[in-house]
Amino acid sequence: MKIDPQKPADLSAQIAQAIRDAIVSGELIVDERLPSEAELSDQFQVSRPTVREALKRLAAQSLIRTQRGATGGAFVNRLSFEDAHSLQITTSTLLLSMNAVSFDTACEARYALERACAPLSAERRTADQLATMRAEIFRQAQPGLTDEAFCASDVAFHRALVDGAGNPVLSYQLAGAVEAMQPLMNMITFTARSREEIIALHTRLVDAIDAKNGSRAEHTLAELESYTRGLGRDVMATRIKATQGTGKKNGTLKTG
Amino acid sequence: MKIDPQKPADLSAQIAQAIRDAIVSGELIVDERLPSEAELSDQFQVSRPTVREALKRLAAQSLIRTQRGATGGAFVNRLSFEDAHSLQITTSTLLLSMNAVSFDTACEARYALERACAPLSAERRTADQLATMRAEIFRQAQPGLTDEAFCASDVAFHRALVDGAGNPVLSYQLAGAVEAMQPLMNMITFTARSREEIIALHTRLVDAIDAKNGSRAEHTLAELESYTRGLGRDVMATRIKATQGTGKKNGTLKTG
DNA sequence: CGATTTTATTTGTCTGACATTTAAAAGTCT
DNA sequence: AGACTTTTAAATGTCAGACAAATAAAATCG
Repeated sequence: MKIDPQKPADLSAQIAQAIRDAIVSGELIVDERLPSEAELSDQFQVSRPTVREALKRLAAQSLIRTQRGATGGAFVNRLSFEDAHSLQITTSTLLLSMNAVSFDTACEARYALERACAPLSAERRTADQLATMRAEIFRQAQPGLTDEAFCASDVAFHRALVDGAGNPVLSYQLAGAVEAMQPLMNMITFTARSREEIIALHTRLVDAIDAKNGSRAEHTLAELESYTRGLGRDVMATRIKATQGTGKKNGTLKTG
Repeated sequence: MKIDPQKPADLSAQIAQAIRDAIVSGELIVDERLPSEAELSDQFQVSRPTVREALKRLAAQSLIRTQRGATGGAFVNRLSFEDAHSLQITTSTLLLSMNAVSFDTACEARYALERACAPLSAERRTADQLATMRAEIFRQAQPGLTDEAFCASDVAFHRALVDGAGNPVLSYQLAGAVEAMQPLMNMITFTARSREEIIALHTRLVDAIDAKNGSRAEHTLAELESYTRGLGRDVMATRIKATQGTGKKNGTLKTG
């Protein structure tokens, strides 16, 4: 674990990278304790604040955890699916909100991924997951639900669908993509009519999953995608009409 | 932007979260300059090193960038697909290496995701992407290629396939999943026979994509998945036999 | 007016110190 | 001897003040 002393700037970044590499390469294993900050300062020939900045960088990625006290220190953290999941959500959410990604593009990606796990979900879903899906459909049918609450329930529904595949790697990837879409979905106004339609499609979807009919589930998802993208287009058209001549921006909902 | 002064520990984490929230909520927009470290120290009533630790946490997630000099400071960074992609790769790689994820599970997830974008890729792939795929197949056929080089080419091949979908969100998600699998793939010894088989499947795959035949591409991917998972099982069986009674570990390649 | 120098601002780094937490070691009492 | 209490040492968390380096704007000079 060495750093280049010739490049004076960004020492903390270099140190963080050196430690990161040591973790990735297996030189440092899970739950192993790193040298104390004082020892690291000596090793890298930098001051303790610099070492601390490096450690905070790693902590931000859940690569290490710190513990105070006599036997404390920084330990290599076992990256859990939960940690990875929440990291991915913040990343994906920001990516979508800061890069003129059209609703259409994000939607296409989301449903493409989701269709991928529909057959697996149809095959393996548990009774519990089916119950969750039906419960969310019931919630979506409640009158007086805000658009945000409707979308949140939508996310929970799809989350259960994804988890049904029984593949944690898939769940981690997909749940991130689905949840990151929520802010974009929240910008859509769901009329009573469109909610009815979505609920009907959700019902057909869970019925297909229940019946272990993967291809029907996939097909229903395709319909749901098409309908959702249509809604997005309508909302966009309305916004463009409403803002014509006013010079107002469309928020983060981009055309294209 | 406030922090809770009652919780004395982890001030830097609290400050980082406060700034992160301000960015996510849109209170701070892209390329906007944050207050200087001195000003932030005043605002949050903490010392400058504490503020700096918070900023480094955000820098680790590519949420801000810093610039020295008179007009320097910390700026809200536009998270690029590239940044997000590299963040996801480190996360996914560590997740797979540190959590007894079986080769089989990871493989299933990868091919499920990849199948999702095969139809889109068949429809939209550019001539350039087709050329890249064929070039990688050619490389894979070279004799004397190490397993690592073979796998790297495999990744490049699938990367081109994914990019063919012409959906940057999908590319970002998929490329992360595919690249994160590489360390696991590297543990497989590819015999001349298995390379031949994989190359044949790759060729059929690119032919299908070339012919804009999405369902055939999807089907070929399913065959590739089945073959790859079979290889993984064989390698595992061999390892178990080889290590029986010796007490040796199987590396990160887990059964089940 | 153009080129150069100065200056002010800001991040990057260092030193040294103190506070807080925590577990182990030492001590004390029964 | 054993259980409880106190002390101590080690580690992170935080602070204050300082200097170095980079950088662009302002001031100066030819």
